[in-house]
Amino acid sequence: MPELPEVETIRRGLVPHLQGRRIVAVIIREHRLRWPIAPDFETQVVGATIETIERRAKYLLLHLTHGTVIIHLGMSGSIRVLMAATPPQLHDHIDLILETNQCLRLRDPRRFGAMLWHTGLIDDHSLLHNLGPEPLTANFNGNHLAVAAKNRRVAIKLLIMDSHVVAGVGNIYASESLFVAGIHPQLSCRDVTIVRYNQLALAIQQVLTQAIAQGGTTLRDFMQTDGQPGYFANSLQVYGRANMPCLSCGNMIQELRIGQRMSFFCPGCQH
DNA sequence: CCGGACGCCTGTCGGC
DNA sequence: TGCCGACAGGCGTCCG
Repeated sequence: MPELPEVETIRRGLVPHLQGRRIVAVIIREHRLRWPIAPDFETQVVGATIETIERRAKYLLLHLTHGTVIIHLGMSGSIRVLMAATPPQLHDHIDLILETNQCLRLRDPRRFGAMLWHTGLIDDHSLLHNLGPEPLTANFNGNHLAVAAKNRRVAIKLLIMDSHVVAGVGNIYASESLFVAGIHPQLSCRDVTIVRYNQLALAIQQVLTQAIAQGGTTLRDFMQTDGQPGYFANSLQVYGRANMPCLSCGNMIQELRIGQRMSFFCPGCQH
């Protein structure tokens, strides 16, 4: 479900509830997520204090005193902060109960998400070790994309969705960024000029920044931690708008399957 | 190394 | 109304 802006929105919503709080208990109702919950997870986490809450790509990182809880929401995961006594509902798999009698509750119907325990440097974790740069930092730019495209010929949309190239760009924001940059999603990455890579990097940054400012995109069930939807859905230019007129030129938005994922683009604006 | 396909799961929606 | 297939915001793994 969530891409970078949604995870960042969740992170910001969690900070005031979690930062500096001690975890006093853990309830695991379902161990079978993308990877099984580690047998010693509860032992490691109970009694520890959440010092900082960070995001890397689409991973949420709860930094405890002596290790890190790595959370990934997969396609259908969601997190809420509730009173610990709130009765769990279907697919509410894990509670981290805080000293405040609140709990961080993970729900994930499809169980593509994960909650992992890691000690040591976070970049040493195998899931994070080979990630590309954060798109909203200075070391991400058009030149980085151009270098990553060397010796590759995949569709440009797949290149920017590759987390080893740039972290956190998923299906929605890939389509939206390519629209802003005026690039056809199926264009081979080897045929994108450096000028256009610069435009694309800026487009990715612009789209993600605006999406974060609007609290992410709610298509069906994404909720901010306060229960509010994200409002960027109102700003989508192409995603989910097949056979509707382009808001810029009036041509009909088209959809196309690229790498098993639906892609949306404007044939008038993107080449 | 690269690119493409697959599988992991449940819920929802559209068509018949 | 019910059934069935297609599809969904991700991503590691496997194969050629």
